[in-house]
Amino acid sequence: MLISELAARTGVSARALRHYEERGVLVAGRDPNGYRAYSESDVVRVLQIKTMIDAGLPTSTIRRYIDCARTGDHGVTLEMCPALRAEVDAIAARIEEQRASLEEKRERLGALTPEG
Amino acid sequence: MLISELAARTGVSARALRHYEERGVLVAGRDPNGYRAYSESDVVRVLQIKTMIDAGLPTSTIRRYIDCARTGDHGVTLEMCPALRAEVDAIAARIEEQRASLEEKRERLGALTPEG
DNA sequence: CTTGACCTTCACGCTGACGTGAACCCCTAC
DNA sequence: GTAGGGGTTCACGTCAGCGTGAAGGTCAAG
Repeated sequence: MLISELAARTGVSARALRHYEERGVLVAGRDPNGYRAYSESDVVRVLQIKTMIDAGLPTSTIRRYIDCARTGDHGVTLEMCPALRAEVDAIAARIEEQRASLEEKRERLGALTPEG
Repeated sequence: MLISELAARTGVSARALRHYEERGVLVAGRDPNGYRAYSESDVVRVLQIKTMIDAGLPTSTIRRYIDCARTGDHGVTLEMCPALRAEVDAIAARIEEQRASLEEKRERLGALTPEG
């Protein structure tokens, strides 16, 4: 299928799909005319990628561990190996940092505004 | 005083001080040789700016409302006018959005990692 | 033949506060 | 004179995932 169909079926924009390819997380075949050619399995793959993106995983990490992704009845999950576990933990830690930073901003903003 | 001294006394880098000037939030005098010349009051002003930056206020907002800043026993506060109130509320809303987004990422990341 | 809806590859824009050289001037001290 | 430690102004790099034209090729339909 063409890129616009894959986009429609996954809810991911065509631009995003090309971006995934740029980052090496989604390899596409090519038709003789140069158009990107996708298969049914790519639909699943894109949904896996999207799930990982939404979970805060950077494309650099997704590229290396996309094969750990499994799509089951409970949605997308990752088969953890030590290396992936370490990356995920680091990402979780960063998210926690950002959350703390935002929390501080909220407090500072509140302290800055009398009777806010 | 010169820029490095102001930097040392405020904990704000010289680069950041020049950045503040670029953004129009900190006006500096000039010595005959072209060096930026700061006064004692600039120390207070920089600390006010830093407090506002740390609270999430963008330099564009700080530039317009820096004169609302007051430094007292309870730290830096802002004298609120309707316009500033609106901006601060908008910033608070954005912080809340980001917080919600992070919260969702945390959940999705947890759902992605079995027995995480 | 000509729309017109697809597709392609660049490549800048965005959100923000700086970091980091590059290339060069000022002034003091040895 | 010559280091050497300031200072100055550009101006691109950073972090991320796309949005948004721009310029142009492909192909089925009228």
